[in-house]
Amino acid sequence: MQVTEFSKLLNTTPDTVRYYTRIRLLTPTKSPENGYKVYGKKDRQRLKFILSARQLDFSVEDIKDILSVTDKGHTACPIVRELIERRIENSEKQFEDAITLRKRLQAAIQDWHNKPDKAPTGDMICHLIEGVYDE
Amino acid sequence: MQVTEFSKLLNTTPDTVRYYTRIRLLTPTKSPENGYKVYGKKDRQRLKFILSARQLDFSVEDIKDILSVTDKGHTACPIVRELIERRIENSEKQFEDAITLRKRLQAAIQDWHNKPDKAPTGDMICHLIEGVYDE
DNA sequence: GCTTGACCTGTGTCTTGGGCGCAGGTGTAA
DNA sequence: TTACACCTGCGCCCAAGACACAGGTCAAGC
Repeated sequence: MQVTEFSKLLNTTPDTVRYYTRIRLLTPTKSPENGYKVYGKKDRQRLKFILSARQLDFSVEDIKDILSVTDKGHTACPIVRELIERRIENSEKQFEDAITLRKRLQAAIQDWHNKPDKAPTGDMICHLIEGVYDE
Repeated sequence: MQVTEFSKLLNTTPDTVRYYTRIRLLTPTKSPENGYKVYGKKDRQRLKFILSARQLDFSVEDIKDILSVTDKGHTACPIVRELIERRIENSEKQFEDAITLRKRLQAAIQDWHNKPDKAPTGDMICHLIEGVYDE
């Protein structure tokens, strides 16, 4: 199976597959007649794993680590568990960041309703924005 | 004032200031005696604006657009308002993404409590992760 | 005057996770 | 045969800085 068909199989893009291949997460064979990469069943399994992990927001680097452990026949679950815990903290932070951003935007909108447009003065480039930053 | 002192003034890093300088958002003068960049009051004002806008998650490219308008003496508020509206939609999406991620992680954790570690089989690289992806 | 070491500078390269463009190969219909 | 669509690998590009590096500067100590 070549790259495009293979990528569609798991609902992703050829570029993504090529990227994972480039960094050796996938190891297709080379067709001897045209040099095209040929993906097989093992690659399919790996790709599915990679895409799952990406959905949990694991970095590609982390995924590389996991796969290098399982490739040696060991279970990766201990390191996965640790990664998940870190992911959770991190996601909590992202979550709060999202909330903070939303608040800031809403505050900006409020301001916007209270103030008219103004040409920039020496002191203020745009009063809608300036003042958000805490120095 | 040179770059490090200047960056501390607004509680950011020299690298950040250098970056903004490189892309010409800041336009320091050059000290004739040592070639060092010299930042003044105008730069300070601009930097404050840039950092404020970044906190609202505006892209540097957007900020560039805004500043190029105000540099011509016009008010940028109309375009800022439009940007803010787009930002709001986008932030709503980020927000939902954060929630989705959190759910997925929690589901993974649940699974983890139910299942023991297992060495990878031909079918499963790590049962904690696989199965997250919807094909 | 000389040297040492800490700190500062600009410039160039690296990062993440692919996206995109290119030149050339392949396949099929007319 | 030609035309055209589609496919391939490869290499460069993005954002927003972080980091490494070679060289400059400045005060302290001899």
